[in-house]
Amino acid sequence: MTEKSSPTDPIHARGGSGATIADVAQAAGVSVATVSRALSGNYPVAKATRERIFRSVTDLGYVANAHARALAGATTRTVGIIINDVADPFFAYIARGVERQASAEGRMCLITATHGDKERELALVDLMREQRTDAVILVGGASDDPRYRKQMADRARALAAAGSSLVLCGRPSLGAGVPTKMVTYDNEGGAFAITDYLISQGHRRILYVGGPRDFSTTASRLAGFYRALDARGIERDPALVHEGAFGRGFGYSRMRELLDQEIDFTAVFGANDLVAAGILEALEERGIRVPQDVSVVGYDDVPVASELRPRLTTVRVPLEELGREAVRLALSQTPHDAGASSDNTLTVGTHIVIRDSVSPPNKA
Amino acid sequence: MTEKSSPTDPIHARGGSGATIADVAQAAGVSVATVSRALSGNYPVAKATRERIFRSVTDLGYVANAHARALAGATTRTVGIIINDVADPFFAYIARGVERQASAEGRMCLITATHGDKERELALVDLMREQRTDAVILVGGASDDPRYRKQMADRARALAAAGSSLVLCGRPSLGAGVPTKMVTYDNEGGAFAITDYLISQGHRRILYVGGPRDFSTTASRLAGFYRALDARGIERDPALVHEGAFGRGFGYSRMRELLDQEIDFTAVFGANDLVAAGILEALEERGIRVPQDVSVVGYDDVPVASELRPRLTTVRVPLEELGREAVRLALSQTPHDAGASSDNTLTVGTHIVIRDSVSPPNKA
DNA sequence: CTAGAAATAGTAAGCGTTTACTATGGAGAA
DNA sequence: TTCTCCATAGTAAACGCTTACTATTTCTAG
Repeated sequence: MTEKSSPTDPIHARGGSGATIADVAQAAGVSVATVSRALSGNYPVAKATRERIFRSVTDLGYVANAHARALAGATTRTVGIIINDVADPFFAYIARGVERQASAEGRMCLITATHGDKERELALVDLMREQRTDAVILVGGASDDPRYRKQMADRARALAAAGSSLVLCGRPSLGAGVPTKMVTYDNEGGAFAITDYLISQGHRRILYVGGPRDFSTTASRLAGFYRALDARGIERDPALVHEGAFGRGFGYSRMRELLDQEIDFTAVFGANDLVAAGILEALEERGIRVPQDVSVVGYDDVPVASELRPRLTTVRVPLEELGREAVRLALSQTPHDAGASSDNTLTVGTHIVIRDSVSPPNKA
Repeated sequence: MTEKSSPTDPIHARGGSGATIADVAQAAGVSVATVSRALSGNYPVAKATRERIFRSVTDLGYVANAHARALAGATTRTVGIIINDVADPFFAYIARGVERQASAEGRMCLITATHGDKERELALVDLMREQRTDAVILVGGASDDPRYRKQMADRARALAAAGSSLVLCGRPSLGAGVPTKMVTYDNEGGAFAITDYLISQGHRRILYVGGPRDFSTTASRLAGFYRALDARGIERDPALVHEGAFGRGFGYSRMRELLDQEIDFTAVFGANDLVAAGILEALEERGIRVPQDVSVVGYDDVPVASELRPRLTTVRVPLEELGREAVRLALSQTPHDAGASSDNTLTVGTHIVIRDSVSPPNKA
């Protein structure tokens, strides 16, 4: 098999599977060590030599083998992020923050999705561990199954032992003594604030709809909701809280069911904006006006919230910022949180944004 | 099971940076080769031995080093995808398809974003090449700058030479002879169909707004738009087409400007749904009713289209399917498209979905 | 001039796997 | 009993880079 394609042919000069550093070295008439140095630029190489090397590099279309490089000890320059679903705006915005900050710090970003499967989440952490990522960022609410927590804690330790770190983004701690970093947002506070706003408008019977049961995010939002109720001396009515899921479809179907049951309420708190969108649709379908007949609020302030009509009053969570902070923290040199409350946990604030979906209840 | 770190403590038994296969071999009293075989399961290993090995693996919390594995010749089992922006639903849905199909085929998925920067796009392809991904999927419209095309073609060849492949998703060919695979959707046809629909409703003066100039996607959509006009014998009026960008913000601001100019039109074709959303807002702001006063259509049918009020009539593009097909094609054994028109290019159909944003023009 | 310090290159030892070869111990065949 | 052939297990050579050492020039100062 003759090496036909002209020797100066840009990229496919070498037949095989891409040029290696040895090919470059040979072409430039130097040793591989020199090529390696010229490329990483952390060691003096004569100008003429360097130029010869770079010419060979472009001639051959050489790119370093990242695996060989990683193996040889250099860092992988990659951070991993594990989210529920790439197409869910809540996660997508966090992912965007992570991706941007990572690339600002010269890292690649390995994004994977669990589709809500806990086992898969554990497996993905291992996968990231195999990839030796500089950090793995775990996003979104977590289950509170103890077996699961224990397994995740094991992985956090393994990661820490390998010099990487596990950063929990918007999810609860794995317990004291587990080496993790955390960046969260004030879920409970936001839920409190928006519930309180509803109450201040005169609402007393507020429906809470959505969010998986036994899920940390749901728990915090509900906690804030209850705290606001308690603070104003309004009785908690179990008949008014309806957990389930975070999707738009859930909001729509559950709201329809609730409407059929003729429950007495004047406002609905959607566990997130998507659920609220579904709720709005169910209401619209029945000819119930928002906010005149019923007020509705959501959570997260994803872009769709301001696309809805009426525009949705909701709680703003600085998603992209959250992602950015996660990688900053991950890549910072601060040691892991091994003790009780170190400064390894960072909380970004939330605030309510008032739009058009709330008004005082109809004094029917 | 006591909670103290005994020597047999799961994961952090070894202090350093994670157990290696040699540690496992030692713990199990066998050679590394045997461990490797037991793990990959492609070579007979006595049952007792295998069990001993697996026990050591869990005891030590061992996970293989993916880099060493990749280096030693096994494939990387990773596909790379390059998109504009993780948070843009158009790309997010394609990414979801890619991610799902990849994981269905036992691959990881490396997602990166260009933020619309051509140079960065080129650099990202090289990055993927460094990672030796099994395939790289390049999504979204492309610039038609010849220098850029040449550079991308070089990379396509390099990838092909290395046994990987470049798959172009929703973007035009790099030219005959360049080894790529393609999966596209019928941009021109969808634009034709929806324009024709507008015309059939009686519209004659249709504004086209959005989409970067000199961009393949814009070109195809405009081509379909013009073809529909021509087919019905309606004169093309340059004053009616306004290229620019794909964002919601562009739709909003450009629509405002156009409204100030008091141009004569009865319908607006937004280059995509986001632009249409901006257009809708500008219209609403001026008290112009849709569809009574002006009809509006978009393109892509991202979820927000049905969240808008009125619900947006648009062109449905099977985004997730597109992503899935891209990885199927990428991983299939079919050779690259080296000739003219092979079956290496796959086109998924588009169709218009009629909702509430179009009606016959007001006979004012 | 000459010793010693730069500056510049080369040598070779890993990094953690996979896998082609080789070795060993029985089981069944002759 | 002796020889083959399996089933298993071990050895060691890549894979493509980085980097600690070592070697050779070339300056610079004394």
